[in-house]
Amino acid sequence: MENKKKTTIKDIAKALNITPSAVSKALSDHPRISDKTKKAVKKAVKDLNYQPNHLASALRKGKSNLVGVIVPRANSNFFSSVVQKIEERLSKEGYNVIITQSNESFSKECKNIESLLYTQVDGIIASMANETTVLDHYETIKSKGIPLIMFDRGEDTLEVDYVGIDDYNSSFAVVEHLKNQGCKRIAHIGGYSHTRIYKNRIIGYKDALVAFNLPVDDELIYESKLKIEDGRRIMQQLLELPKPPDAVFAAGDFAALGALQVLEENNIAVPNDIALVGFSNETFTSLIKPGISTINQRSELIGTLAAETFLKRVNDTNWKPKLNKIIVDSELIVRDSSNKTKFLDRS
Amino acid sequence: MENKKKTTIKDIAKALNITPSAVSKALSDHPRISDKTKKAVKKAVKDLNYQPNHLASALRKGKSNLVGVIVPRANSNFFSSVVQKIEERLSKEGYNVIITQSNESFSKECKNIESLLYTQVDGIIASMANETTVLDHYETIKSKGIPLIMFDRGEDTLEVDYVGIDDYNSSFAVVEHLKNQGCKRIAHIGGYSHTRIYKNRIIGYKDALVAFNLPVDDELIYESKLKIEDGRRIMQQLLELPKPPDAVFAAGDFAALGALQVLEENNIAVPNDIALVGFSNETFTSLIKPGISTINQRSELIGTLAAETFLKRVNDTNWKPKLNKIIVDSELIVRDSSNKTKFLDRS
DNA sequence: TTTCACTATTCAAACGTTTGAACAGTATCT
DNA sequence: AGATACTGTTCAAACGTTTGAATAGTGAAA
Repeated sequence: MENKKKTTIKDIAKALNITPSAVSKALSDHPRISDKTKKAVKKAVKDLNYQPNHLASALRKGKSNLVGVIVPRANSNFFSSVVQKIEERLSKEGYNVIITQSNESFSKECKNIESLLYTQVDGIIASMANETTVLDHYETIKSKGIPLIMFDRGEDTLEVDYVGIDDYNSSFAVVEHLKNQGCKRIAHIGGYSHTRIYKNRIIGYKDALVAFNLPVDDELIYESKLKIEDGRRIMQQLLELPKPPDAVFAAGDFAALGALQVLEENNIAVPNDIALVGFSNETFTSLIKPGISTINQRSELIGTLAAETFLKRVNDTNWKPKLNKIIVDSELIVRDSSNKTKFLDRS
Repeated sequence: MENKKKTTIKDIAKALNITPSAVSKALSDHPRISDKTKKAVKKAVKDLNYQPNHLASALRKGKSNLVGVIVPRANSNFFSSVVQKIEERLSKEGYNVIITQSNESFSKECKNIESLLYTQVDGIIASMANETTVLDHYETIKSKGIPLIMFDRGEDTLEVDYVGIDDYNSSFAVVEHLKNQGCKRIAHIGGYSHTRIYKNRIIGYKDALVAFNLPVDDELIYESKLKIEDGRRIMQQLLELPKPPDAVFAAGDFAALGALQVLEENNIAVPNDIALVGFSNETFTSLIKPGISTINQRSELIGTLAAETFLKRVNDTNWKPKLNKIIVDSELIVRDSSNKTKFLDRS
């Protein structure tokens, strides 16, 4: 019933009494093929329900037109929006995008890379899992001469293209904002400093404190996985200090949310007693009350730029991977969790 | 420098002075190949940095071991968790998963299917875009004899495997819960009724009203895209009624959130004046105050079952697509937005 | 009429792997 | 010694497409 055997270019050739190569050339609009033949082929394609076989053409051409994307998780405003833009841009150029998730796991990330290479992708656009410290699997990609573009979470030592915001400056801007709100003791819930971006956020935070003559106090600085529970736990510890902070800057929105929950449970006024800022502009930060101030990482722009960087690399035949950082400006979004002035006005 | 030409099975053969077929058989652990040869091949694979070419093997074997997944959007608790489980299950069986997003757009969905077919996937697991009413592109999949599994959003007329919850019963349960909370005038913010699941939610709602002797009032029933703005707009309209409802059941959490915002802005007590229930258990429903009661759609289970259904189909050589609905039980999660008893107890 | 240029097509090999059949060599049984 | 069975390997074709070179056919220029 359903045509068990799939129609191939040969079937079309047979039907039209021409050779497979003529069909192939007609399909790719070769100038030497007559319009008559092209029309006939187009018709036969419809009639016979022909579906080109990507496997065969990719094998022959040595180019799969597939691009692999690795994200730590798709379930995030930032990553899903980056991915969407990558796909939007690349599909315009005839590429298909394979999205894989590492779920923040190192071994999953390795497996993803392995299967993407096996699938013969023409390039890989990736953001590292939190767990990842060893970079051998990324080196493998490079060693095969396949373009590798990192975004958001990448390491300089990889020496490849990178697209992201300036974490140092973003962090600095947050502290500056909190200082302007009159905060004097600013705590930091950071990510693990083995990751470049979190390290930079910590340094930006510290440098800003120094720049604004605020105390750098190690008991106000924590490293964590930045999950809700981490935010809760650390906030509790901060509240137990003899001198608690008057502001908390978390390097991730979920940690900020955990902190907010603890603050509310302890009836501490936000932002007036303790102001709060997160990082990443997750959807929920604008949905809850009070809204959480945060950093917009410009996911759309990052996605588009990552895609365009890949296109540049793949089209440059004699290109060698080297460190090339594209830094886009981030944006501080001030919401109620750190907007003291608004609340002062009202009272 | 970087081995420009990729190592193939032939290179290994040459290095070991055996034939390519011996190498191929050694790699696939063929019983007729001696252990000595197998060991030598394994060593050469490492030494020469050999990477199997999926394109070639898939072409020859007529099986790509690729499965396409189409979701309306990855940026959602439900879909990303379904996808994660599908991947988890299928990767155990040696399949790679290609995730694509339709962004709720009909034309994007068509393009996704086209490129998945072109990539020669062995099967497609999909959830329909909101916009989709015509099903020709899905019929194309069937006509090629490729297993198609729908989940959550599917239509019976497609006559394929389907995995999802019972929307009718879920909806019924919500109304029953609201009745038990003492609500008498229950409004419904529904999705578009051309979609099976939303239609069923509407019918379940109406039938429950009848079953519990509550009025079915058309001015309390709306259809929409279920976005935040829709929830806001409709809630405003409901409040302007001469007799506003004492409960609102939205067929989506984002619409419920919009409604909640309007209620708070109008200082209407939730749940006591108006109780509120959503649908889907989006992350934020548990993060905001008050938490929004909602339906847990059992995303993990649905993902696993969809994957397993695919495996069953792909391994059954003479299988013909037919309607086969796998319905899993949903779970009503009662949070503060509809838990009157809790608030009565306290007062 | 030969030569040249052009057009439309065919030829044949290639991409890298898999696989059943064929084959040679050795061991086992009668 | 001959038949039989088993082991380990090679042979050759195939999967569906692409592509440069070759070829045939037409018309025009010399």
